[in-house]
Amino acid sequence: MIKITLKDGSVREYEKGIKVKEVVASIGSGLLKAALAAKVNGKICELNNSIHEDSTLEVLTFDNEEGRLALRHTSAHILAQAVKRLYPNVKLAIGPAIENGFYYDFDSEKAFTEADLEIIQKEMEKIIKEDYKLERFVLPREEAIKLMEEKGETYKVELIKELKEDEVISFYKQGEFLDLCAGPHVPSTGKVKAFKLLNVAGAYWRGNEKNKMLQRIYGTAFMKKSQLDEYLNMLEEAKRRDHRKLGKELDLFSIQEEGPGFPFFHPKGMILRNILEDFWRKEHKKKGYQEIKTPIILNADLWHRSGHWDHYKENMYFTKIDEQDFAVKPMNCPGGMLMYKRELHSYRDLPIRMGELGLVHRHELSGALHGLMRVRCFTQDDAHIFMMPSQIKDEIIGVIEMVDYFYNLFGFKYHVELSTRPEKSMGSDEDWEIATNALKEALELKGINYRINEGDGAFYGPKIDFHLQDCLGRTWQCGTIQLDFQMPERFDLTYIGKDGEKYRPVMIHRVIFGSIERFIAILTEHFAGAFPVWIAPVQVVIIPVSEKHYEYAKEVEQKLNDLDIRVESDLRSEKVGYKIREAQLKKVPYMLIVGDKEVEDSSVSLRDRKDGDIGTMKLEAFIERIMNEIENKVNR
RNA sequence: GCUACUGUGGCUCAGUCGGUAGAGCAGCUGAUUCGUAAUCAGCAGGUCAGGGGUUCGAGCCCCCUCAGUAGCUCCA
Repeated sequence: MIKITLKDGSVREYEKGIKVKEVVASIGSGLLKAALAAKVNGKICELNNSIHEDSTLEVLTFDNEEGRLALRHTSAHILAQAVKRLYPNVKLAIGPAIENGFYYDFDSEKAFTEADLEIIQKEMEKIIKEDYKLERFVLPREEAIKLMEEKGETYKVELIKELKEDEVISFYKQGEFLDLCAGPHVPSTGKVKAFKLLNVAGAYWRGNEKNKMLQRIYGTAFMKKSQLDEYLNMLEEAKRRDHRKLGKELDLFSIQEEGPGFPFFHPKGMILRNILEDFWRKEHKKKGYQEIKTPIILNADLWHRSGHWDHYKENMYFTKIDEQDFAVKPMNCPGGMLMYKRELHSYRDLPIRMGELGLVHRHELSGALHGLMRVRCFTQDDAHIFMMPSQIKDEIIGVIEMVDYFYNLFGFKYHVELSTRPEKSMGSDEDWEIATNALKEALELKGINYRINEGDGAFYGPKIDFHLQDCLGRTWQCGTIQLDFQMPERFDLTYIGKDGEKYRPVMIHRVIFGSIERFIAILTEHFAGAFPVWIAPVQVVIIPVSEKHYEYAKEVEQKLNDLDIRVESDLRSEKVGYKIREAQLKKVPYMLIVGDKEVEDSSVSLRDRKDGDIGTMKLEAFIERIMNEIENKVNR
C-alpha cells in the first residue's frame, strides 16, 4: 500500500501502482469529470500514469493553467489528426498550446481557407466523438527517427535530431494518428467538449524568416460550450475597443493611403496629444528635466559616428541635400549628444536630464504596421540623462518610479522585461555586463518582477522595457530605460571632475509613454474611448431643449469655456433624445440639458455618460464637480 | 518583407449566373421647437482602390500594382 497526500492535507491509502485517475475517481466523480491532468510530487503527469510510492497529488482541472494547457495541447493533436485525414500529404511541424488556445503548423501545398476550417472543424468533432485514448510510448532515438522518416514527417525528424542525448523521445497515439510529443495530454479525445478553429496565418518554420513559411491554424478549446461562447463574446467585445475603430468613430486620427504608417491627427486627437504632452512637460520639470528640440534631418557623418549607419540602416530613410548624404532621424540620441557637447560640463552639473519630444521616422515592414500601435513616424517622449557612474542606480530608479507613476495614473497594468545584448551590437562584453547588472540591480532594489528577454537590447546597450496590453491582450512595449556606455565614448563626451581631469559620463536613454502615438492607442483601448474627464477631447455638451433656451446654453458654454473646460453646445433643431444619443456615442463625459426650469434658476440638468440622468443642480455645483475631477485626474 | 484574406458614396454594408450600382446612417434643404440613446419629407452624393487583360458586355473572371486585416518576422 502507498500513502497519497491530497492538496487539502488529507492522506489516503491505495494499492501500489494505482492509476492517477482511479485515485481521482475515489475522491469524487465530479472531480474525475473535471480532471485533465495531475501533479504527482509536484511533477505534471497524466491521469493514465501509475503511482508506485508515497506521493502528494494535485488534480489539475481547467482552472489550473497546466490543466488548460493539457486540454488545448490535445486539441492541437486532434486538429493535426483531422488535417491528416483530410489532406494526407500535409506535413506536420509543431502544435503547442498557447495562452488562449492552441495552434498547429502545417506544411501544405494547399492553402487553407476559412471554408476549409469548417470542414476541418467537422472532422475534429468526429474525432472527439470517436473518443480515442491518447496512448504514450517511448522510442529510442534511431527508431524514432526511422518511424518519422517512414511517415515522411521531415520536420519531426529534424526536431528529434536536435533533442539532447539524454532526452526521452515520446510519442502519443490516438486512433490512427501518431505524433512526436512530450505531453502531457488529457486521457482521451472525448475530453475536448467545446472548441473552435479561429483563423489561419502564415508562420515561418522555427520562427526564422529564412525558413519556409508554413500554414498555422489557430483555435481555442474549453471545458464547456458556455465558456467558449463567453470567450468568443469577449473577442467581439474587444473589437469594439479597437483604437483603429474608435479613432475613426471619435474622429481622433486617420491613416490615409497616401501615407502608410504616417498618421494624421485630427483636431480631437490633437487635444489628447497636447494634454498628454502638457502633463509630460509639467511632470518632467518637477523631476529636474530640461527640454530641447533637435532637427529631424542630420548629415550622414553623424549617423556613422553614432553607429546607426552600421546597425540601424535598414530602418532609416535617407535623402540628399546639395549632393551630401543626410538621414531622417530614427532616434533622438545623436542630436542629444551634440547638445551635450556644445559646452564644457562640470561634475557639479551632473546628472543632466535632457528631454525631447522628438519625431522619429523608422522604416517598418509594411506587414508590421498596425494603427497607431506601430507606425513609421512617431513622437518619442525621449530624454537622455548624462551622469557619473556613481549616479547610475539613483537615476534608473528615478525613471522606474516615473514610469510607475504615469501608468498608475491611467490605471494601466504593465509587465517589465530586461533585454540583453543583441547579436548586432557594439561595445565590450565588460561594459555590457556592467550595464546589464546595473539595470538588474535597480529592478531588484525596487522589488519589480521581470522577465529576461535575451538578445533584445538596443545595439548600444541593454534595456528595461515596460509593456502594456491592448484590447486583445497583445502586449506592446511602451516605456524603456536603456543604459549606454557606447555613445558617450563614440562622441567623446566628457565632464570635468573634482581634480580638474576629464572623465567620461555614462548615459541613459529613456521614454515613459514610449511613443505618444502608441500610448494614445493603448489609452483609447483601455478606456474603450470613454476617456477620463481630464483628457476627454470634449468634456461637456450642452443640450438646450428648444430654441428658446439657446441663449442660456451659450451663456453656460461661455462660463465653462472661461474656465478652460472643453465644451460644445448642440444647437441643432433636433430632439433632446437625439442629441443625447449622439453625445453618448461620442462618449462625452457630461451632458447638460437646459430647458425652462434650468433657465429659471441658473441650473443645469446633468447627465453622466455612465450613470445617466443625475438630476438638476446649480451650475456652480456642476462646475465644482467637474473642476475637481479634472484637477485630480479622476479615472472613471 | 512573407503567407492567407479583404478593398463598392464621408461611415457601415447589400449587389444573384458577367447584362451597365443600391440601402441605412452622416451631409444639404425645408418643415418641426420637442425634457434624458434616433421627428418627418425632399435633395445631393460613386472612374466599384489603381492599371492592364478576357468578353458583344466586367463591381463580379484573369494578371500586375497599391492599401488594409490576421499571423510570422521585426520593433516605441
